[in-house]
Amino acid sequence: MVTIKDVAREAKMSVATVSRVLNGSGPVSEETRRLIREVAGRMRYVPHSGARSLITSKTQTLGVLLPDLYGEFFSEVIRGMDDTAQRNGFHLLISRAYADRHGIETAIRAMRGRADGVVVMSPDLDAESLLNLPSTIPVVLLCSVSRGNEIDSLTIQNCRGAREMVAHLISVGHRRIAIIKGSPRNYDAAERLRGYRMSLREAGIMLDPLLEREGDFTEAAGYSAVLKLIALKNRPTAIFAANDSMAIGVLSALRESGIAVPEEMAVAGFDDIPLARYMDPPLSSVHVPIWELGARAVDLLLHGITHKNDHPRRRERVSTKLVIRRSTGGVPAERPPPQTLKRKLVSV
Amino acid sequence: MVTIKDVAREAKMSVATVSRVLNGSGPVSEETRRLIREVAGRMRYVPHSGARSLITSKTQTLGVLLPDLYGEFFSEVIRGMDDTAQRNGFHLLISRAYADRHGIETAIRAMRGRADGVVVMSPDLDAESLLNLPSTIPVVLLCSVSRGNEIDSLTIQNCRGAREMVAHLISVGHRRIAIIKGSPRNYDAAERLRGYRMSLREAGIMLDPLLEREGDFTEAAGYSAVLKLIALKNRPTAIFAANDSMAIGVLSALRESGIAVPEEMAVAGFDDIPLARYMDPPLSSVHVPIWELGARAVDLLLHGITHKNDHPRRRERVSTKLVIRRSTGGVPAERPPPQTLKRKLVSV
DNA sequence: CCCAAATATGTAATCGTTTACATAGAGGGC
DNA sequence: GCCCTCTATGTAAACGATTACATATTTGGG
Repeated sequence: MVTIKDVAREAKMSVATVSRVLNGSGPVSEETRRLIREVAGRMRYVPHSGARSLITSKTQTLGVLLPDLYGEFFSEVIRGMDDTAQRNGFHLLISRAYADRHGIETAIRAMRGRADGVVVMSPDLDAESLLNLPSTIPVVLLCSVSRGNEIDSLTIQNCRGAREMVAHLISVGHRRIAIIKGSPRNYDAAERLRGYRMSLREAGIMLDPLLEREGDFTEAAGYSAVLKLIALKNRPTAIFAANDSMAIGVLSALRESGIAVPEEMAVAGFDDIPLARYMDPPLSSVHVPIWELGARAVDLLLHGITHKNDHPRRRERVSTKLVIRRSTGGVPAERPPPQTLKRKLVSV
Repeated sequence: MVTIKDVAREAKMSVATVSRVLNGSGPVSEETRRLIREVAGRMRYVPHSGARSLITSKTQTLGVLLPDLYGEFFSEVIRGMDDTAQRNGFHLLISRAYADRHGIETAIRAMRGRADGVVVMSPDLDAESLLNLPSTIPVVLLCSVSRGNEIDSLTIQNCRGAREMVAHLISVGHRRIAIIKGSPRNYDAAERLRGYRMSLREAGIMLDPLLEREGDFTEAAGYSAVLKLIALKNRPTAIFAANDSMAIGVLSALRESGIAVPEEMAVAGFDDIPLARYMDPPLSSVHVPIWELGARAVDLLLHGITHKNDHPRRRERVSTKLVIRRSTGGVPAERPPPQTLKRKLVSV
């Protein structure tokens, strides 16, 4: 591999001058500048970023710690991060990790000397244990918050989104509305449940524990929860699944049970994943701007980095939006306008 | 930040000994070992990977260059890579890049000193221009091949998969089978087209240029191609879309045109993305093991790295599998068994 | 009891950069 | 002609680790 020394020798200049030319720092005569450029180009010299970052103590890299995410969510959040990172001259070091305290600590330690900051997404962690991360580099918490104000965080407007969706169900006449919850240890799930309850209370509807079913964000959970719900003597007329995957399971179970959606049972989800519009009937959901989630997390992180982690901590939220389709009734048959679907779902 | 020197000073030992303890290299007395461990732990010392990789010239990091991929494909291929990389103690440095020669070169240059090897996925590039990548570090080409034997590559068994799908259509009685192609500059698309033609020829069916429509892997392309196809005086009875996204567009267009699938028109796709089974009717497709694609690409790269890039180059393919659902007819109503759908599509 | 081998530790070079400081020559004001 | 200020360049010290080599101590065989 050709190093800066080789270039210097070949150009009969000192490494300092070569470095200055390559970084555009310090005064260099136009003549030498041209010479060195020419030599470096001819020798195909490429600076060694590792060496550079050792001396500058800047890696121009952001660490990203993710739990085991699937599908659209994963790719879209990374897309948002990468777009923002690249625009600021940063790279992304991605690592999936167990979402427990030890896994995260290990992963963050491994980032030392590799990244200038880390985005940690760990919805399954209770806030407490994240409090004193073993880190002197900036950290942004994604989809979870720390108890104190110690760490920047970015979350989804879960509570408000859920509240609006349930309010919508109430507005089209439902009174018995079931929810399929996510894991109680999951921050997003907990907040969505809170929004559901809040909305019912606001409408003066009594909470019924029988209508709150356990779930874990999988299609299977949605499926089996439905079987329990329709066995109730006093059936709900609407089901709010805490995410779209479970809602898909719900639709599947209802179809098999011969229960018409939305006529006999309204169904709503959360996330508005791309599949939602293709379901039969198209699924009403709470839209989450995933790209924005990633982009803003990186913005937050970059802010922490430029301020050397010595800045007032922020807590931000990305806002959600209600997307009403046929599964909740009250809306004429909507069909997706294909001309606008410009995305390659799988490009290959 | 506490360095190895700080630890050495605190433990009243030399940095060499500290290093030896931390790396388990060289002989160290049990007593010193314990002491140093204790001190390092107490001081919360974390080795600086940047410095380490400078001297060892190993970054334990793999670069990944991806085009602008969406959805399941992106996340699944990264999942496969990360699983394999982590199992071998490597990290993943991910970068999306323009898939043209310049973009790739720049990106690979930026990897110098950051990664020990690079996986380059660039289906849109013609092989030629990839030939002499400016790289001394190992490179694996994903979903494209170089002309010579210069670079390791891993591709999808596109041709065979397409051939089998078309053969299936023929076997259930179709003779007029249309294809919606991908971009001609796309390697996968070209190979799928080749498989389609091969299959028809094998069955003694004349190729009809009118039945080969342009497409670009988007839903919109599938949609508009259908409009042309059904306007033909001699309509096809089956449509093979070169990927699932276009097949979804096809289904959408047929539904609007009141053409029954599969009775009046059979439809098949390629990739078998998760949506496929949820379509109405469920979409027959050619399954591509995306996780495996990522995993094996990394295996290939690691092989190149351990052999210091001085190894016979390989060309490998991941094999596809026919997945017949209702959209091609000839199969009883299949419903997805929800109990086995264990995945969180969107976990949040 | 001596010497070789094994064990434990230290010293210092090295990886490929950046950059503070030093140096040297040129130009200009007085 | 002197001194100061620029400009252009070079020297060498970092950055934080690993490791070859040197050194000192212990062990054990004869």
